[in-house]
Amino acid sequence: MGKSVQKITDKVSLIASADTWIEGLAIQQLIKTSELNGMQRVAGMPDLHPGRGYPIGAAFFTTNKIYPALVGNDIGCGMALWQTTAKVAKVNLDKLAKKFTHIELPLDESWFSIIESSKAAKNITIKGYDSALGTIGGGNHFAEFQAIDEIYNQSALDELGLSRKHLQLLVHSGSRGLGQSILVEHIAGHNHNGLCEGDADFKDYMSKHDEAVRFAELNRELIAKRFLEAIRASGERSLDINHNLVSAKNINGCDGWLHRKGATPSDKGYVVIPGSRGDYSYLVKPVFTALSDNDLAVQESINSSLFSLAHGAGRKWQRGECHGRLGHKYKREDLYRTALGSRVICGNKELLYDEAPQAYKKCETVISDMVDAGLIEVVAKLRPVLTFKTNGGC
DNA sequence: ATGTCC
Repeated sequence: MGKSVQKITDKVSLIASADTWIEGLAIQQLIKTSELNGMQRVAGMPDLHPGRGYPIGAAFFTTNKIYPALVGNDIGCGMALWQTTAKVAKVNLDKLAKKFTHIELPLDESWFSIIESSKAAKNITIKGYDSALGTIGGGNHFAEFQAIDEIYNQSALDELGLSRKHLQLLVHSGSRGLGQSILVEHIAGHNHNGLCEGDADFKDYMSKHDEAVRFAELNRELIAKRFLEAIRASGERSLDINHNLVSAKNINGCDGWLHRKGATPSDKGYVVIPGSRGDYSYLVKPVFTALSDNDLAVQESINSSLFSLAHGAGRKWQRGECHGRLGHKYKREDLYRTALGSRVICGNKELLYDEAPQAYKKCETVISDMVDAGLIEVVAKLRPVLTFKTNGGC
C-alpha cells in the first residue's frame, strides 16, 4: 500500500500511482458520484476512465439505496476463462482465423435444448432475449484465444488446472439487450434517482438485475461453447467473474450495497484482468492481508479499494476519436495483426479503430498499481493469439 | 453498452 493509493476526498480514493494516466474528467465524475444521497465511499481503479455521466472502472458503496444507473445497461458483464483441449503448439493462425464465419448469428436449433435446460438450471424465466444468447455484442466485448506466456505462481496455476500447453479462451460479454431493457425501464420510472431499500421497485429491480447477471453468465458460457465447437475442441471453465453489478456487502461492519461499474471483485477468487487486444492479459490472485479485522491498515485498504480491482487496461482515448487519431498512420489491414503476433478479426471499421491497442493504457501499469497497493499478486501472463470482435458490420 | 441511428 501507500504510493499507489490516492485520497481524493474524504469519501473518494483512487488506486493509481501518480504517474498512471487518469483523465481529469473521470476524477470529476468520481467526485460528483460520491455526492449522491446515501453514498458512503467511492473507489476508482487504475483503469478509471470517463463514462456517460458516471465513470467506468470504479466501485461505489451506498447504504439504504441503490443506483441502477451506476451499474448501467450491461448488467452482469464480465470475464470467463476457459481452458480448451486445443494445443498451443498446433495453432495455425491462418487456419484458425477462418473458423468463425457464422459465430455471430443467433444460435440455431441444435442449441435449443441446451438453452432451455441451462435457463431452467439458472432459474432464468425471462423470454424474448434468447436470440442474444451466445453472441458477443459490440463495444469492448470480445472472445480471445490466449496462450499462457509467463508463469509466476505455478501452484496457483495447478490449483486452477491450467496448463501452458493448452490454448485458453477468454470471453468478455454481458446480458446484451436484456440488461439494456431493465435499465431503460428503470430510468423511465425513476430517472437517475435511485431506489430506496423497502420500495417495491427496489425489490423488483434487484430481482431483474440478478436474473440479468445469471443471463450474462449463461451468455458467456454459450459463447465459449460455440467458439469451442468452431475449433472442434472441448474445454472447461476455470473462472467467470462479473464486473458490472450491484450486490449486498458488509464493509467494515457497515451493511450496504456495493455497485461495481467496470470493477472486478477481489472477493471471488482468481480473476483475469485483460489488456487490450495487442497486450498481455494477467491472471491474478487477490490478496487479503492476514491481519485482524480491527486492524486500521486493513480497514483503510478495504475502504480505499472496496473489494474491487481494475477490469482491464482502461481507455486512454475516448471512443469515436480513435479513427481520427490513428487513421493517418494505420490502414485497416495494419490493425488485423498486433505487435505480439496475434490476429484480430473485426469487420467493423469504427470498432477496429476504437478498440486498437493504442486506445488503451499499457496493462502492466494497471497491474503494478494494484500490486503496489497490496491488492493482488500476479499468477501468470497471457498472450493474445486471436481476438474475435465481429465479422460484419462495415 | 444497445436485435446500435436515419
